Amino acid sequence: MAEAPLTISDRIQQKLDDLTRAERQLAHSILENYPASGLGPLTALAKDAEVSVPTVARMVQKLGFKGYPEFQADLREELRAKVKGPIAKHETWADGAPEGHILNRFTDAVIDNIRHTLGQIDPQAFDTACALVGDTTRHLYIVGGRVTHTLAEYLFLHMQVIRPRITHIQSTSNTWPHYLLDVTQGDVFVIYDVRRYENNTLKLAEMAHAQGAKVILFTDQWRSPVHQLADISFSSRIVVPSAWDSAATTLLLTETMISAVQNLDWAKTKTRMEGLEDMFDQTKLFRKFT
Amino acid sequence: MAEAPLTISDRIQQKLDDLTRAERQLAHSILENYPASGLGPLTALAKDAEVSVPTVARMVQKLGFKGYPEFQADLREELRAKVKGPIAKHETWADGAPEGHILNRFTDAVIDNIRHTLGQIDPQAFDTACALVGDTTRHLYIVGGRVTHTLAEYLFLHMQVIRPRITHIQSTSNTWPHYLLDVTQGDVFVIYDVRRYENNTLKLAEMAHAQGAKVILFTDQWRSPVHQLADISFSSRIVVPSAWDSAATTLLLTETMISAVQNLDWAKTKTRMEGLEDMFDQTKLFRKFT
DNA sequence: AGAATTATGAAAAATTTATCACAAGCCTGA
DNA sequence: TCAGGCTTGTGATAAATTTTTCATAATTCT
Repeated sequence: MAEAPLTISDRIQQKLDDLTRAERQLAHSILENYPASGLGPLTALAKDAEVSVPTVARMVQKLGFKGYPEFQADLREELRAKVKGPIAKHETWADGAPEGHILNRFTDAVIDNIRHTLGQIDPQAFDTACALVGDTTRHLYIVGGRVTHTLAEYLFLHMQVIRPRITHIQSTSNTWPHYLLDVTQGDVFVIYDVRRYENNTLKLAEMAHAQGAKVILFTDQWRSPVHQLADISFSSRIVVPSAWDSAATTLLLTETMISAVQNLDWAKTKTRMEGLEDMFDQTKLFRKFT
Repeated sequence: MAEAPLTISDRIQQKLDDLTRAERQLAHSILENYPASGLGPLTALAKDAEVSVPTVARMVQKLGFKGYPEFQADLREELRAKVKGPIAKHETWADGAPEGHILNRFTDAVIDNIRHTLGQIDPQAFDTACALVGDTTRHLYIVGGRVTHTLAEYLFLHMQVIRPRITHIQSTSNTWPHYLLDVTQGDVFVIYDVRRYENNTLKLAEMAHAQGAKVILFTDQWRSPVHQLADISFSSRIVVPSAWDSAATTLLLTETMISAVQNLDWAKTKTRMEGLEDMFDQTKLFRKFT
């Protein structure tokens, strides 16, 4: 039994008949551009609606609020809930699980992370990054740290099918300086660095940058120090009800990038994929199609 | 050339680097539920962000406003303009990206996958699986294939902190039969197997099963053949607008499992985590916390 | 039409809220 | 380790906003 949310807008319209002339005038002014007008100072609202100041105070009390500040607080709360969107609205995800079950709590958090992250992404920067990553005239280096190397490898595995000239570097290994020997101006580094930012990764990024490489960074909302020298960075929200952070959003961005890059030159990608299929067939690694 | 309206959110992110620690903390708090938080009184915002009142005043000045009221006025104006605009915009994830931009299409698909997947999960089976995975009397084997070994390793990395007696097996390697020598009745296998189901993985699962091991399977909606002998399986929807499948939902389930298992014996997990922290401190692998 | 009732707005009082000046705290680099 | 600069919070002060009071205007009812 979901109780009606009953927005303030609803409440105003419901009470509209019980209001006096000046109050109705005010009510319409509030609804005119809702909810922005109601969030300003009482004085401004009164002037805007061409009614007196006490009229406003009286009306919000008629609506059941203790005073104007409380009215505003409710309005803000409503806005907050609205921005979260219908998707994130505390519906339970796993049917039959108690409301507080970790499945529901965790999923809530991840969806929220996705929403925040995507809201802050600059699509143009994303497109630029994809163009860089898809540019086969540049060598592509993919770098991950202790935990993030799993993401880096995921990107690497797919990029391998899309384009040649890729190297996967684990910054935790001691061997990475060797790779930097061959870096030339214009090469591209995709670097993953999230909380517990790693000194190795920063050093690597600095050296790559010094050699004129482009740096694309996937980090978290607090931003790895690498971002200061990165040409493009994407920061994901990673907070979840757990002792660790979530990589789900970062993976989402990574997969989106894979999808975008594969489409830059789809003909070529397709050819390479078919070649790979043939080789797989020969190795009998996979089961025949189901 | 339609010049960017440059929202306050944008301005904050642009200036993020010029801000101090407390100011950044505040900035994140504002962005957290934007724009609602910024429309309340300065005092409330300060308390919410856990910074002092003047910090707020200073930051809005850094952003180029004369004072907090002017900042609020701009916010309200922005809200007013946004509400006037097309309502349907709420369905787009990345603001400012065309409706059909890959960022929006891909995210749509992933959210949809999550919803479907969670809707079909049996919470009890999930809890049972977590109990098995957290049971240290059983040896835990984590198995991944060509692509999924990245997920397997992600689980492995975290489980390593939570409990002892774990082995990570890559089914694509030739060495896995060796591991099976030591498998005993009641040991647990977490197996990842998604489309392009791998023969190696199936063989491995069969042998493990034959030796009396419990099998927990992460697969996709079409289900790997392993599921016939699995004790518990979870199938994720993995379809996205791409030539490849998405691992995001599977990762979500994996992370949820990590979170659930760590809580089964939180005291022990915490001790192990602290031990790990100490060792990290000694290796100077990570930067000091900011 | 006139009295009673209710609505309205000007202005003052009370409260909250924002700004300012200053000192304590905290890094950084010598 | 200490000095210097920068950051941060505390308390005082000023500004603003909200609430209350009260006189007047509008409306309603008999």
